[in-house]
Amino acid sequence: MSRPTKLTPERGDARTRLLEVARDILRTKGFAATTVDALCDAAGVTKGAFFHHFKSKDDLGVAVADFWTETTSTFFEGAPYHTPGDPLERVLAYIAFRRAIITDNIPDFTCLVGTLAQEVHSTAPEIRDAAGASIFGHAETLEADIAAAILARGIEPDGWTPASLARHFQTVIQGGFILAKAGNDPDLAREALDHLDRYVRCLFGVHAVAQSGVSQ
Amino acid sequence: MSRPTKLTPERGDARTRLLEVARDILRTKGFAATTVDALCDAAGVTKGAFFHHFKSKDDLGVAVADFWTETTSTFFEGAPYHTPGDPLERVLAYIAFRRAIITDNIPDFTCLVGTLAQEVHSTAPEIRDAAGASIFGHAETLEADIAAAILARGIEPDGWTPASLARHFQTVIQGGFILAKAGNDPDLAREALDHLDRYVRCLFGVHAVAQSGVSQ
DNA sequence: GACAAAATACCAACTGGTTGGTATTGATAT
DNA sequence: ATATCAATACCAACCAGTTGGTATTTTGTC
Repeated sequence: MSRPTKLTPERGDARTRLLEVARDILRTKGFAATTVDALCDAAGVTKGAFFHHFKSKDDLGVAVADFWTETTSTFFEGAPYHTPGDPLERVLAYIAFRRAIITDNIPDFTCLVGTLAQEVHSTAPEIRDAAGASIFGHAETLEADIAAAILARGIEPDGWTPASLARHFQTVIQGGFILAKAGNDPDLAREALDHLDRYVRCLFGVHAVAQSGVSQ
Repeated sequence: MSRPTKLTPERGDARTRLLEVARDILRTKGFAATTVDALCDAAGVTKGAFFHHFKSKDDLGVAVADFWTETTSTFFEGAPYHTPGDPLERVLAYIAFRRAIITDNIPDFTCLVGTLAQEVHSTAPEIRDAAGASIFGHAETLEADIAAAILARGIEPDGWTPASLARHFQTVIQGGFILAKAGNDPDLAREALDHLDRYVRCLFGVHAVAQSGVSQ
């Protein structure tokens, strides 16, 4: 109930709690369908606290997109797909990792900023831009490994670049989330990543090892 | 103003006008952010007329998804990508056609049912299912050409099927729309289709002809 | 084919609850 | 002390949906 005092520091401050519940609720219900009151109730704070930390609901939208950028950056930096010595293996390990973190509950693995960008692209440009920066910033973290893989494998990309392929990874991931939601079936997101894996192997001229696909 | 009398039949009846404006406004602003009053104003009808034709706002959501299914089915049936005699050429022509209908204004070419499914997937299952039926129904229209292309080219798909590849087309299209919205740049949707074209040629072992890509 | 009855299509005004946002007051840390 | 942070109480605008009614079209009957 109370404030971020030294008596209850484990709860975190009101701002952080609001960002955490916003991340979870917005991912499920979307931005417009989520009320400020609902966020305050879930975070255990009052509206006074909300509008102390955020000057408007849109301002929270920008803040939660930035919050997503920070937390996912940390998450992916610590993920195991960076360990292989061979750059193409790292690229393929990224795809496998994205596939592995898909769970049964759709809101648990889908992307907040993809949802936000889709919903507010023409009504709240500031939120859209914060969401876009998150997506494209994450895509950029893949470019170095792709570029290194091109060199290591000695291939000559015809009509594509590390940057465009990195963006295409996000395209397939986001599109997979849409189909998973539309079909209410997480396997559709896994299937998308299986095709992406096949595409990358195709581009680099390597064959797939035994894989547990869900394609039918 | 008036009603669907024989005096002013050209306006269409109130229900059709509401579905048309809903299609356009929902694609831009999303479902929750669009009010019934806004739809009525745009259609030139009153709220009484709205709730005469639709028992609730959600009911309109289902109806507009079905309306989208009908109009896009007609549109794609009449599209020129069916004309090539070779099935793989028809498949590639579909991708080229999807690329060609991308315009400068994002809401003009993005997908209503993809947007709807993403936004209401866990709050309005009936709308989500109507949107899902639209997406997966459209995907199914591609399966026959893909299957025929497999036979005609004598390839042996390893880990994929006509159905899964048809779904992947929709994945890439929907993902391209998300990136186009997030980056506020239609070229990102074109770039996604360029990668899809390359993937299909890779699967069928054919080389790309000179292409006007936007990848950088 | 005339005419009443029923069904359909539509409208203007209204309602009760909800919305994002504010004003004021009180608590805590330094 | 005083700046920061948060609780309470509140508001005007807006929301989906309802009411009670009128105009038009269709249907049934003779």
